[in-house]
Amino acid sequence: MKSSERRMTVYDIAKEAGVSASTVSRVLTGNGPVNEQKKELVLKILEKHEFRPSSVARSLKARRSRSVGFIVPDITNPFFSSMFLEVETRLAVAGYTVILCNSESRRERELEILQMLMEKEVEVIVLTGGIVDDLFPQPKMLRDIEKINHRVPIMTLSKFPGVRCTQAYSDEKQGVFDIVRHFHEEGHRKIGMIGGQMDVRQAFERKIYLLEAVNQYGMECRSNWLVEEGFSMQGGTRAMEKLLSLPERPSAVFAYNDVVAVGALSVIEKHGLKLGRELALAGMDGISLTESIYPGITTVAVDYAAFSDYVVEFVMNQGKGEQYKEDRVFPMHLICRGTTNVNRDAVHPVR
Amino acid sequence: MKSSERRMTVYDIAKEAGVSASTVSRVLTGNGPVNEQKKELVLKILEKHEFRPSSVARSLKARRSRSVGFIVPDITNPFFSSMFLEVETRLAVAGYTVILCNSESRRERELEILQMLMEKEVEVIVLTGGIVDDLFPQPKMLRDIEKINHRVPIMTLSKFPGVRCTQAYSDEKQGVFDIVRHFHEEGHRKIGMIGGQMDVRQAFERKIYLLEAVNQYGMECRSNWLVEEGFSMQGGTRAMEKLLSLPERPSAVFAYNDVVAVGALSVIEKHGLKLGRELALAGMDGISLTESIYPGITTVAVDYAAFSDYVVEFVMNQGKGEQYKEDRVFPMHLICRGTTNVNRDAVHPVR
DNA sequence: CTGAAAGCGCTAACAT
DNA sequence: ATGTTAGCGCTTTCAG
Repeated sequence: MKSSERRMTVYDIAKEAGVSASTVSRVLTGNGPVNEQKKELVLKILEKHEFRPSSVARSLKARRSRSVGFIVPDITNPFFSSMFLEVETRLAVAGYTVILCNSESRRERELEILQMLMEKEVEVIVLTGGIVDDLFPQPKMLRDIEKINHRVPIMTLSKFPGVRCTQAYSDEKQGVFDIVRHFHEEGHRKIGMIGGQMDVRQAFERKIYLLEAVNQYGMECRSNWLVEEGFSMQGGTRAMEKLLSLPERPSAVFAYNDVVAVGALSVIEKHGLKLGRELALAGMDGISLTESIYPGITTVAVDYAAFSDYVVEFVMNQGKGEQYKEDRVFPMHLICRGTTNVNRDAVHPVR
Repeated sequence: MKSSERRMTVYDIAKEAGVSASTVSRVLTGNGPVNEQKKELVLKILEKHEFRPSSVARSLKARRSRSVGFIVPDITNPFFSSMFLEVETRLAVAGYTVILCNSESRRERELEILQMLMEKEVEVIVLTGGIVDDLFPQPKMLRDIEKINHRVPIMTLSKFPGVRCTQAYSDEKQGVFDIVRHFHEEGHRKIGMIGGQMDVRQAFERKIYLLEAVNQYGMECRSNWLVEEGFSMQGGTRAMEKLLSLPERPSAVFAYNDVVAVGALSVIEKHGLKLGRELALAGMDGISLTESIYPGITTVAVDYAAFSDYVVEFVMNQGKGEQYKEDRVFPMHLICRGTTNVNRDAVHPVR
């Protein structure tokens, strides 16, 4: 059983229909007039052979590939997979195809991938993680990226200071303030934070915002209530263990992100603390895990739909050869669930 | 600021170096001899312009795209993202690029995507979910897929009876038996199962295997201890709620997959049941969530590495124009964690 | 060792 | 309305 028969070409079809290749092309694309009779005939033959024009050839001719590149550190991370799902789904509708690459946040990998995507002539590159979130990036790397951006438009899904490319991101300050306010309203006055790593911009910023908010609401946050331990679930677990081992501890904890919050939740459950009253917990991002785990995790959610609409808009505009789009900041949405409420079941109807 | 300068071609380089395009091509590919002097020169100019040959043009010429298509129902599902991560990482090393498409398991979408990927001339299509797992697939659809497989080799990551294409899957029977044996060894005699949906082959089969195993070990399983409710975490939650509301219930529960198990775990925690003794729980797939959540979830894991090695092997062989590869069955690996052990902390050191 | 020329599959002027 | 031709950017015979 052989793997693949020789690919048919428009010429094969043309010959069989007794017309020229251009005519076939015309019925294929719908550009230019074709006699009804011939059109029917060609269509029939096309159908018969289930002919599909090579989009490689088309891309070469048209000099647009109708594909975009998407770089994530690790697609296994729910934040990125959610983002990708939304973006890919929308782009597919628009006739685009998405090449997904995992960079592991390694700088050389990111650069290699960027090159590879350039070679593939993707029309847009969506870049997340790694260098983008680096608090102290190498200037050389930044310049490299700008150079690449000059050839194929790059869009980042977080703030990327120092680089002239289109950036879409959430209003994280607002998000953090929403959470802290919520903590305050629930009667908490001692706030801690877990997760993150200080050479990552978002982690740094979220911590700053937390401190600002805590200060503004006249709450307390001791320096040993800020426990980093990274971005993973395990990191959340470790951080929460440390926090709970303290002689005096906060009554509300902001987790760097939802993944960390899930890890932390385990520990709280394990220690048998009463969620919401004895210890409140909130995350950030709005991954679906937060609502499907018991008890729901309070979080401030990214507007995935808005983000991906913007990506699509960007891609489409690119096609039309337009200018760079403006950076865009999207509001975040507070979602209160079991981890910050006294009455767990009231807010998390299991069913 | 304009978006993109005109793409350079080998001709531009050639002109600047005072050589022919073929020479440039030769230094680019390393095929054919080139005078050292000229080579140096060309290289320098290539470097200067940071020239990258168009892989679209290359693909057209070479009639191979060095890209593969990967279809999943939903990349947000940890099983698929884990699979994708492994596969993509390995293929990238081999110089391949992966187009990822979410099908939502919708049949028309799947077909559209398949067509699209054919047009893109991907060298291999990895197909998961949807039609592949359909217990009662439409014969027409099967034939369509076979036809496509005739043009571009398709590889499925689960059993796909009735279709002649390369298939890689886990030995799920062995997996289920491992779990049931483990339950038995832990002293359980009443077994239930949650999750799944009977028109999905894997769900059907796992249930059958469970019943066989339960029978073989002389255990008990009542029909109302088999609660479906789908594949999601919420489904797991619902199913476990139902199970717990029964007057008499099993002491050990096999969840269709890890995601369902996570959902079920919430409910057990909520009801304050003692995991492992009062109620044991095990899942299937081996997604990383099972080890990062507290207490670790016992599961029987897919060998992601072996799967992806095989995919890579398949892709590479395809390139060499070889025959179809044989179907391959991979063993699953039982991993015992907190949800089936009396002493939770012993098996799940929180560190 | 190197260049000219052809061609991958398609589409878009340009002629007719 | 239709066919001829050229060319997208690259590689690869084939001569030289």
